[in-house]
Parts: sequence; C-alpha cells; structure tokens
Amino acid sequence: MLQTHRPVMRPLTTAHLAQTMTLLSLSADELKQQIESELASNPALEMTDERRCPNCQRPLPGNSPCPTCSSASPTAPDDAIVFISPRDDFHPSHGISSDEDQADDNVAPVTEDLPTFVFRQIAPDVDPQKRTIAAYLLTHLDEDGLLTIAPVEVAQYHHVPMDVVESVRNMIQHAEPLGVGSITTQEAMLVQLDHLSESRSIPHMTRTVIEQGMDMLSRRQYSELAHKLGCSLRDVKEAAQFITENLNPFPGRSHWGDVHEGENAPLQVYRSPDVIISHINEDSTKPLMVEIIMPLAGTLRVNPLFRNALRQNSEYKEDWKNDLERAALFVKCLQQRNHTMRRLMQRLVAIQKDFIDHGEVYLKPLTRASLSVELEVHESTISRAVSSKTVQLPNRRIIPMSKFFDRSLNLRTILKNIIVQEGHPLSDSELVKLLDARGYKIARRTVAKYRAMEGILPAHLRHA
DNA sequence: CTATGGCACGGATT
DNA sequence: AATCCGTGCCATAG
Repeated sequence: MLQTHRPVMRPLTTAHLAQTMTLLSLSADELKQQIESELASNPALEMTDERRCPNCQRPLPGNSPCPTCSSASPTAPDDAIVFISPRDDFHPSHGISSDEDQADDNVAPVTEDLPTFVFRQIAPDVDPQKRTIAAYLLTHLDEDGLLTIAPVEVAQYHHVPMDVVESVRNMIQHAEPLGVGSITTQEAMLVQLDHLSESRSIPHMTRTVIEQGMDMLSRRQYSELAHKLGCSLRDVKEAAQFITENLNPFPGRSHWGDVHEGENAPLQVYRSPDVIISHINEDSTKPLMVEIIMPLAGTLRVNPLFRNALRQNSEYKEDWKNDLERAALFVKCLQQRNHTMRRLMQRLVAIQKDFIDHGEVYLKPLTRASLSVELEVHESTISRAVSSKTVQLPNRRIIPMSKFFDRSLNLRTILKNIIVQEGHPLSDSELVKLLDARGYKIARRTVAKYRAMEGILPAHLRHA
C-alpha cells in the first residue's frame, strides 16, 4: 500500500537507511528545522499548499485529519486510531524574532514551547532593544529551562553592558515558570525561594542549604550537611523537606514530585509534544486517538517542473539530476519515518492502554527490544524513534516517550500509594514484605532506591 | 541492633 | 560498546 504508482524501484542504499535513521530520531520541532533547511537548499523539493493525508495520500478538505484513514482502522475495532497529524501552527515562531508583529494572540495554539511561552509574558515590559537580548537568551535554554550559555558571551555578542543582560535575565527569571533562565539549579531555586518568601514563611536554613549544600542535599547526606553548616540536623531536614515540596530545580520540567490526580493547576506545556494521545471528543469510553505531529502542513514532493526540466538537455543536467535524487530520497525517507512512527505508536498504545487511561500503576514493564521483534525492526530503530520524543496523554500531561519503557515505574507508584496510606511510618524492609505480598519480589536496597527517586524521606523522619 | 545510604559489581538494555 | 538498573556488602547514624 505504500508503493507508489511510479515504478521507480529505488534500492535500499546506505544513504537511504542513514537518512531514515536520522529523521526517525528527530523530534517534531527538530524535524521542522530539517525539512525547512532541506527545502531551502534543494530546488527540486517543493512544498505545496495542497493538504494531503500523509497516510493515504488522498487530498484533504482542510487541516483536519484524514477522515478516511481515521475511520478505517486496519486492526481491531476497539483499537486505537493512529494517524499523522499535519499542523503548520505547531511552532508559532521558532527562533523568536524581536519583531513587533507578535500580537496575534487570537490564534492561541494549544501547545507552545517554553521560549515562546516566556517571551510572550515579558515582551510587553521589555523595551524593543532589549527584546533581542531576551529572545537570544530564550533560544539558549535547555530542556530543563536552564541557560546553556554564559551571560558574558551574550553581552559581548550583542555589544551591550553586562548589567543590561542581567536585567533582562532577571525579568525572565521572574516569569512563569519561576526561575527559568537561571544558570544553575541553585539560582533557579533561589529565585523561587524569594518569590515564596513574600507570601509565606520559610524554614530559616533553607537559603543557606541551597547556596552551600546542594550536592550533599541531593545525596541526602543530611547529617554531614548539618555539620558543615554548623546547624542542627532538624534544621537541615526541615529545609530539605521544604525544598523538595516547594521548589523545582528544573523550571522547564512540567511536573516535579507531587502528582495530584484531579489537579486543576494551569496545565501548561513547555515543550511541544511529538505525539498527542486523546480520546475521541474527550469521551473516555471512546477509543484512543493518536496524533503523530508533522510540524508542517501541506505536502512535500518533488517539483514536477523540475522533473520536466531534466528532460531537456542542459549544462546543469548533472547537478539537477543530483538534486532530484536527493529530493526523491528525502520524501521517501520522510514517508518511511512516518510509517515507522505510526506502527510504533499503534503497538505501543495497544500495550500501554491501561497506563494511558488509568495512570502509572498500570504501566506494563516493556523493553524496546521486545517491541522491536514484534514490529520486526532493529532495536536501534525503536531506540531512535523513542528517544528525544515526548507524548501528551489524554490528561494533558506531557511525558517523555521513554516513560512507556520504564521498568520500575509501576512499582514505584505502588510503593508511593502504600506509603501514602500507611498508618505508621514503614521501614524499607517492611515495605519489601508488603510488596512481596502483592506479588512483587524486590530487594530491600531497591526499595530504598525507589524511595529516593520519588523524593520520599526515610521512615524515621516521616510522620503521619 | 536496626535502618539507611554509598559504592561498586554484573547482568540486562540500548 | 556504553549505559542503566537491581543488588549485595559495608560503614555509619540513631
């Protein structure tokens, strides 16, 4: 069904494989860049406005997903519907420009990346010349919302004094998510701390602990830390408790620690998802709908004019031929990528349906290797397809796709549930017994590790 | 003596 | 080949 009407049998060249691989490992926004640069550098490639379904190549009326493909689910009727979803409104502005024409708030996209999100907040308060600085800073954030370049470099590059850069940065840090644009996790947390201290009381050692003891804190060496700072153990524990509960060292991460189910908090999206999973018209009894984001609408194809031009003899014939082949290869690889992604998600969603609908407890342990044999592809294919991609669940949470392959997440959440319900602080060995009773055999040491991962304090300093 | 964290090793996973 | 993860052992705090 993928075969085209053109009988151009293209052998599986190494170039083909290599490019498919790289395309597969790109996230949606990276893919957009890739396509754009390819489009710009290769005259034989053309983007038509015509909307076609990337799955079946039928023309589409609007921007909506293909109705034929959506309704015609190839597998079981109760199975999820998986399709490629083209959207050109995906990334409103990739490299944020400092232009004034940013005021198109009427078309608020559902998802917005972190730089855009922050820029929109501060833009009104920043005078135009500083906006360039702001935009520049914001394009150099990592996934966690921390700055990846030194402010000094920015100052030099833009020929402005340091304090200008710092003032802009300060403004960014006080936008949502609080602390974004910090250089270190410490700095981010201090910003949050300052903000919180205006409305509530803070354990008095908190600031000192953050400033001087983050490494020890993350290793939970409370007593050593108390010794180093010359204060009581209780002070350190109080501070630690406060920090894990209220501060987020990685402002860019959408969630940290607590996972309240019925949370009404403004669920913001800081990183555009590569895949969106939802229920058909939000009805949880309906089957799942899986959209694999294609960052550009329209159809990518080989420019037919170019193909014709090749028939005529020309001195550039060799170059043109070269371009043409590259273009054909590119669209083919892109199709290949979409096809693989679709098969992957189809299977993944089928396996982890309970997890998607009912939460982390129901995540089934799954390895990329086992999926690869089911789909009859190489392991590395799955790895590349999964890594650096994010998925939006029906509850609007965005998670890395690798979470679907987390070996121990279900155990960790069960563990959390037990501890939440505990009447009396349970020691690690007691927890082992309880888990064993539920059919999970794990070592005591492992329980301790899981606790640490979830940021749960040891038994002797938990209280009802 | 018990509970827990650090370190490090081996096997699984990527 | 490199990395991740579960575990066992031992030191240390309470």
